Amino acid sequence: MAAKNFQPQLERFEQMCKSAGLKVTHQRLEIYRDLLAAHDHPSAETLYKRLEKRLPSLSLDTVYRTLATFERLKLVQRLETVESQARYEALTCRHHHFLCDICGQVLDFSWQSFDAMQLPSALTEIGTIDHTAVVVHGTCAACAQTAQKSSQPQ
Amino acid sequence: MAAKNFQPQLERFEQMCKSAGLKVTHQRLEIYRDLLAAHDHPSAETLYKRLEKRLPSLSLDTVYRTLATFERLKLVQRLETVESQARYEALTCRHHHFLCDICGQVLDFSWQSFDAMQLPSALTEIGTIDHTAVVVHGTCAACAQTAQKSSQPQ
DNA sequence: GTTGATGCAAACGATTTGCAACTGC
DNA sequence: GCAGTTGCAAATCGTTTGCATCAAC
Repeated sequence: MAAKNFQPQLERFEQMCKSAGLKVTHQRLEIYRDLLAAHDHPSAETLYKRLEKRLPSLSLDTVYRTLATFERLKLVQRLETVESQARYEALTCRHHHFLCDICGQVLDFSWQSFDAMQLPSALTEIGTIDHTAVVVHGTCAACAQTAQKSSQPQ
Repeated sequence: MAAKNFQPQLERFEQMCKSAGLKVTHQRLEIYRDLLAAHDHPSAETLYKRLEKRLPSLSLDTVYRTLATFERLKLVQRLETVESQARYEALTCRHHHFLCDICGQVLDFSWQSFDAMQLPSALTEIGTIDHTAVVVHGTCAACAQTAQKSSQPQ
């Protein structure tokens, strides 16, 4: 895949940083750019490994700190998984997550009829709602195929 | 609340342990009993603190190991949150989770019309589905009230 | 120039592990 | 009695923090 041009998103990013009183540093820009291009919901460590080629002086803690800052600004979202490593994605359009219980991969899917649904009335008694996510667990097509092969030799 | 009698669940638990070739130890029984009675989705540490009164010799690692074992047997479920501490619940009837972003509390709610819904067709291409959960983020009633009070003095 | 951001190293908290002693079956 | 389980301590892993240096504004 060729390097996409994320000019409009990056300009919006700079605006948001400035209006939040944050400096637009090289590191922040590159981390955000990488997250925009990534489709695999990387962890801090994964992002760090990718970026250190481009930014040799980058440190892992900067990645952690930057992701925490972005989360506070609602520029990125930390995913709900049961893994010990946190995973992130740039906030784009509404979608939900499929988690493969075998390989740990996270895949996005959209579900308009869910998004249009009304939340149960019991929820309004519980509290005020900020956002709602669907998480589907299962086995991704690739892992299912591998499992089938190994259980049926020849 | 008086100590409920979880006899039927505990008998089923013993059956499941035995059929899985696991010994029904005092520790396992007590951890499972506590989780049946708990409605606050405790972490390993929380369970440990509660149990050490009844089981003074219990160690925290046994709690961790036991929860991992129970998860493998699908007796308990680890919740999807973005917290660093994992939280658990005994698997009972179908429900979903409301997470308070202020106090971290997890509350259960049921949503029959969601449970009856058909999953989007795009998902069948992604993989085979094991289970589906809805996670709602927001502010619980108690925290909302506190926030309102402190922002409107007197 | 000032203020906030970074890199480093050290600290931290949650969880896991190796191993010897123990206990259900 | 044996295999699986526990408790202890030490190790590990992801993440956070204190502090001096550095870079954006």
